Amino acid sequence: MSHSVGGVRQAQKQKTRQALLDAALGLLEEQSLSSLGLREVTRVVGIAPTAFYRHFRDLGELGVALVEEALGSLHAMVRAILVEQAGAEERIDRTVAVVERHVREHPAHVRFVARERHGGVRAVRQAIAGELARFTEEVAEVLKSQPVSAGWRDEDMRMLAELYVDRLVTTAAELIDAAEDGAEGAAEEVVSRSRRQLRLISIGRRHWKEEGGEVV
Amino acid sequence: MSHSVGGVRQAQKQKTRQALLDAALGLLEEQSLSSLGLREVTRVVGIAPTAFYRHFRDLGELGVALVEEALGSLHAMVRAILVEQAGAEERIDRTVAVVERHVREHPAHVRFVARERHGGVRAVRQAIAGELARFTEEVAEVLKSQPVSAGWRDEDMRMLAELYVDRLVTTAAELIDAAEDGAEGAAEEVVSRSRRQLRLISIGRRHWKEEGGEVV
DNA sequence: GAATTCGGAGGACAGTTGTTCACTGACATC
DNA sequence: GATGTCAGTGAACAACTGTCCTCCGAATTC
Repeated sequence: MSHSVGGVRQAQKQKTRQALLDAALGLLEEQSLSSLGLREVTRVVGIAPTAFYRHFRDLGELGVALVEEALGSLHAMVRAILVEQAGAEERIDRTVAVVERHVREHPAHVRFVARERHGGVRAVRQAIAGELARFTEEVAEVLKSQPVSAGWRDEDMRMLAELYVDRLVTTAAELIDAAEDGAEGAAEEVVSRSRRQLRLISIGRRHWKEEGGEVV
Repeated sequence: MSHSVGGVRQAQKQKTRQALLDAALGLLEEQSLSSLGLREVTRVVGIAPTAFYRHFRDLGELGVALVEEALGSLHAMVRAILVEQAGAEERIDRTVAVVERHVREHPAHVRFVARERHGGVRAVRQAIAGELARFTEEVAEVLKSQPVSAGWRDEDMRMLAELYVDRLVTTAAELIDAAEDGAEGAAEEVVSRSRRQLRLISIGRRHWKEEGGEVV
């Protein structure tokens, strides 16, 4: 597979494409996508403004690419944890720990998603919503296969999954805020609170059938 | 109180100030604050660009004013409902109904808060965070006074309040999205799901002391 | 009724923006 | 080794931005 297609050509293109994504992500730490300038990005990369069009039609398209980069890898991670055979308590701890680590390693990606989830660019909003919906569906399936979920309606399964996913996304956003506020124990407090919240949801889940399921 | 101070002068100023806020809110339906232009706003109002400075130092200051306008009235509303003596089921229904109505009556305000909560302007982010924190604290106090909360630590009280408040904010944001997507039964589905989620949290709350409280 | 305050107008400034077009030159294909 | 593809260039375009300054005139104050 040495003479596939292209070669040096495509590799170089991919490289500056990635440089554009990285530069944009950096600039987006202090502004939102709808105020980001095309020239601003190319200036950081060190290429002519017009070269941008070789890679993206506009900044919205770049934004969608960033969404995939930010959310694509997350699926496998959380899925791997949830599928483990372990007590509820341990699963919660490990999930929160993964979120914490993810925020520490990719803060710019997390901030980007939090910011543009309800941001000013429709295409990006929809991309995030779609990715998060897929994610929620995956979580719902895993939860469904657990013994505790016997007798649950698919509809209720999804509302529970959304509850979990939303909590994780919110926790990630709070960790970002805590980090930039510089308050000392802020991050630890967020983590502790998030764990207790997940625990409360887990308790509600176990007692759902007794008192919640029938009333609809 | 006829000759208070100013008179026609101050009234007129207040009027164009409000016009600026309204115009900005309108423009912000399709973009975010950090990309909003000062001239853009004054053009809609019909005044000279420089007149803007008579009311706000910059758009960030206008944004903070919008936050107060959007979130200020909300406190009393939800507080009034929570304080009612009624079954958990009924309180949930009425709370969700209030949120639903609020979104229908002030969609632009809701969208603004959702968008700028993690948006690109620090001062506005902080204003929203502060307002939401005050709100959460109020909810926590009301919840604390209910019989079910006997023996709860203040810390846990706050994490529960945050769980509730976050759920309401998320529901509001989802209702906005549902409305603009134009899908037929989307809004009803969001409301139904939100009710069940609040119910599950409420169930978890009732069983918290038995299994959650001791493990810390 | 004269003096003052102050919301707003209007011109001008230097910078910036997205997009167009014809172009170059290194790589890829045959 | 000639031919074509195509990532990146650079000049030029009209449109726009935030801010400075001077001025006007009506509401306020004394």
